[in-house]
Amino acid sequence: MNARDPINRHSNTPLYQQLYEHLRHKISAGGWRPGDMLPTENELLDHYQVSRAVVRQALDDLVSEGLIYRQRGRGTFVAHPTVEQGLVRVVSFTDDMRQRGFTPGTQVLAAGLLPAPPEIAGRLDIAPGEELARIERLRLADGEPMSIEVSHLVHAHCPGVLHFDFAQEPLREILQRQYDLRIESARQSIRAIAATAELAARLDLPIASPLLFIERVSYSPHNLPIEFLQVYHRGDRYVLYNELRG
Amino acid sequence: MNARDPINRHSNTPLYQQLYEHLRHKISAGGWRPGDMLPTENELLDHYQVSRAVVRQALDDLVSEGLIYRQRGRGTFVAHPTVEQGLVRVVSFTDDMRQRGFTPGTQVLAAGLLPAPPEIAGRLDIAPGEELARIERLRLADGEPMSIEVSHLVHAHCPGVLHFDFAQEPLREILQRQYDLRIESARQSIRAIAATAELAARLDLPIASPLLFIERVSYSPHNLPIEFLQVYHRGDRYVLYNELRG
DNA sequence: TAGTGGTCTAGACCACAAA
DNA sequence: TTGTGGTCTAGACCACTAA
Repeated sequence: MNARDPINRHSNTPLYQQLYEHLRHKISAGGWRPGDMLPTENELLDHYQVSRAVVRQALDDLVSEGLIYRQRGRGTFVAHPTVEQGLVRVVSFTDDMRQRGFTPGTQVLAAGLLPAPPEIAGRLDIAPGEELARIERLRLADGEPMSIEVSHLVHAHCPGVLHFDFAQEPLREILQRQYDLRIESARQSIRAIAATAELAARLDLPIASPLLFIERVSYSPHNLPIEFLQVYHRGDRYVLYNELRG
Repeated sequence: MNARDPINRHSNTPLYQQLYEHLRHKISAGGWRPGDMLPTENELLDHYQVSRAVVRQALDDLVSEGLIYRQRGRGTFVAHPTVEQGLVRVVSFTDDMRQRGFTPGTQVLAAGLLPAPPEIAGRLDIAPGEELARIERLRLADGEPMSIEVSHLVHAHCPGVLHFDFAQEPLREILQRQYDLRIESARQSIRAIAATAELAARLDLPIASPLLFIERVSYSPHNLPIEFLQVYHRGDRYVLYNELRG
């Protein structure tokens, strides 16, 4: 074991998680390129001196994340970036649109503080009336309206957040850098609704046009609710993709 | 091994998948209720005479699907149905509705053979004009229309499939038992559309009501396209849930 | 035929919860 | 202290791919 060895057997972190982090970093840092073959499982267990179960557990996590794929008899390969990550990972609108081949844009429609209404307080596990920061943004793709996002943040966790410019910098980066708030997980619901007059006008659609409506609660690593997000996507422009197991 | 033993060691299906199917069915059929503790891992491996790795692989799949959760030192429990995922596994309408607390029902609206139109042929990787079995079903929840499913099967893979009764038996079970066709993976798209006059009438909705529209191609273990499915869910009754990582 | 990932076995020790 | 799930080892045989 030396400084270059990424596997520390005296750490509290399980070996497979250490290996997962190590491989993930090597992939995202460009050490391996999409389509490249990873070392075989035997090479990995030799190199890191762990059992095959550890190697496979680490690779399983990378597979379920869509970063790599396996082919029996051939090997394990770095995946080509796809469009389907919107249903597995929390992805910023900017990255999402770039992957879809659009130029993203943002207009802040409204931003302010308000006391939490009971429905939202319940989702965020706070008392009704606690202070929320509400940010309403219009999202553009190639200059055309694509979605409206209404974000509700627990203000106590990010006081003064409204002073930042949400048109310029992703909200998630502001939360991470300024408030050390990281989104570890999120739960969301997806349904089809009809556009109200107000939504239709802002999205440049006829009244009652179908919208893909997503409500999402995001949680910190300690399972503390951070944000309640409502997104209204134009039904004629926005499509979700994903892959299922049988 | 006897007729009641759900684990068949001579089957091509891996043991952990057989165990997964068995446990999943027991949960969705109500054999265990939300909050109930499942047998411990040791009890399961004793009872089914498999190794612990097999038991854990089956349980892992149920966990990632949100059907069960584990607590170290306490046990493994059936999840409460607030945590639903139609976005990870291909799930039968019947199981899906039961998990949501509805009584499922099915009416076959139409069934017949037709030459594949070019759009569908492309999705199924066959030549335009090849024979397709088309099955159109109305899905009911507590007796009320919930969804319309239009299924297109490559008839060469399941000749005579139209002779079976799709109102009584899940299509997937017919394919598995009669044709040894297993769905291993699937890719789908999700969008919001407005109901046409015909869809609206069948779903008992006003014209142009918002629908959640899902198109799915299902693949065999050899990555052979088996089925092209179109599902129209009532926007006011059907909601997808899932969990994301940060 | 050689090498890959897929599945499976039979153990072991650990951290944690409950009695 | 007992029993749970979490992690890990060191093997084994299989199905599949490619040479």
